[in-house]
Amino acid sequence: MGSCQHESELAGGVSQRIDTIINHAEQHCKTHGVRLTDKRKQLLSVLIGSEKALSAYELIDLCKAEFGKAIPAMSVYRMLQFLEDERLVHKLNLANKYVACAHISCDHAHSVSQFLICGECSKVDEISVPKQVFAELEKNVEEAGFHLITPQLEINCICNDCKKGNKH
Amino acid sequence: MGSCQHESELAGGVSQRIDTIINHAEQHCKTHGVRLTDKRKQLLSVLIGSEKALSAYELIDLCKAEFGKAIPAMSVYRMLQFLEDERLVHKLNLANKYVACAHISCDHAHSVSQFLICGECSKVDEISVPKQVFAELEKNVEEAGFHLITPQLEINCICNDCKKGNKH
DNA sequence: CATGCAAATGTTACAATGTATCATTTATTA
DNA sequence: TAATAAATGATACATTGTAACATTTGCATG
Ligand SMILES: [Zn+2]
Ligand SMILES: [Zn+2]
Ligand SMILES: [Zn+2]
Ligand SMILES: [Zn+2]
Repeated sequence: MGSCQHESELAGGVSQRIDTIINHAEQHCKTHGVRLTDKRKQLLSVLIGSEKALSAYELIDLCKAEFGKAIPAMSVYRMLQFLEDERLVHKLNLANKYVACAHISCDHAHSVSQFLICGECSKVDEISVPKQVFAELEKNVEEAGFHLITPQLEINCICNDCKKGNKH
Repeated sequence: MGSCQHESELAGGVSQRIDTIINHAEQHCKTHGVRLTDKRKQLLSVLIGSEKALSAYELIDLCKAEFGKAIPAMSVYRMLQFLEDERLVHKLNLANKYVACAHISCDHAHSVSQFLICGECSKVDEISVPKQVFAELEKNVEEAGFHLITPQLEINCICNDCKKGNKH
């Protein structure tokens, strides 16, 4: 770790931090020959700016609040699919919510991720699963006659703040 | 392992196997001072008899087919909640589906479960997570400032049959 | 620049999943 | 048996997600 965006809150404030990540995302898309359109960029920036995982309809509300115009649900789901395919966003199936990848600006490879999802406030942390832990899990999966599809662990948690009874 | 219901297909056929498990479930409920009503028993037996995880509405359809009368969705969700609380049934959040616990008839304690869910055919296997693997995961969760709620891992897989292209 | 194509987005109508609320039935207990 | 609590039913609705078709936008080519 060390260069992950969620750990570096340097001078410049939140909006500049978002811009930096968006720049990385644009570079990523250029490299992959796909287009990060304005709408897709709006969605992504809202997700990057959010501490919590957001549902598709929460995203719609936030986009409307921030950019003035409501994006139809159908379009939002399509854009989320695009961002997921590009690995800029992760869908959390446990919660039916979406988060920006925590490693958009990192240069290190994207290893197997484990998502810790607070059931109270939807705060999410994306951490890496140690290689040998994951290898052990995978071995058991194969022995049971299954094969992994999306190597991604999601776990229902409660965060420290919510455990202490803090309101948000 | 060794005495788990899903590994022992002795003489007597499927329906007797289901009866045996239901008997264990009734004993469990008696011990815990709760009631395994007829409706709850119907739901549970349909789940036990199913190879696949079932959605609430699939359960409604199967109950109607088998017992003649449709159970309202509201009631089904309440009964599923009851069965979940009694640990007779597990909800798979990844798939929004339900499975009977694979260990209702086992005498050994119910350890941390990992559910392998085939995305094609919804076949599910409930296997145990090795203690030390789970301990490692939990350590990382705590270090990230979260606490586990429901120690249950769910992973999107594809089963051998579906991988080979078999239809069901 | 005009034109034509493909990608992206919008619109409408719906399907699927889940719940809040209040009414009714069933079981337990006094 | 009457009172009480637990379980189930009925209705209406909220949330999440998608299919099908229309429209707009970006881009290449003549
Ligand atoms: Zn990521
Ligand atoms: Zn929290
Ligand atoms: Zn179980
Ligand atoms: Zn399968």
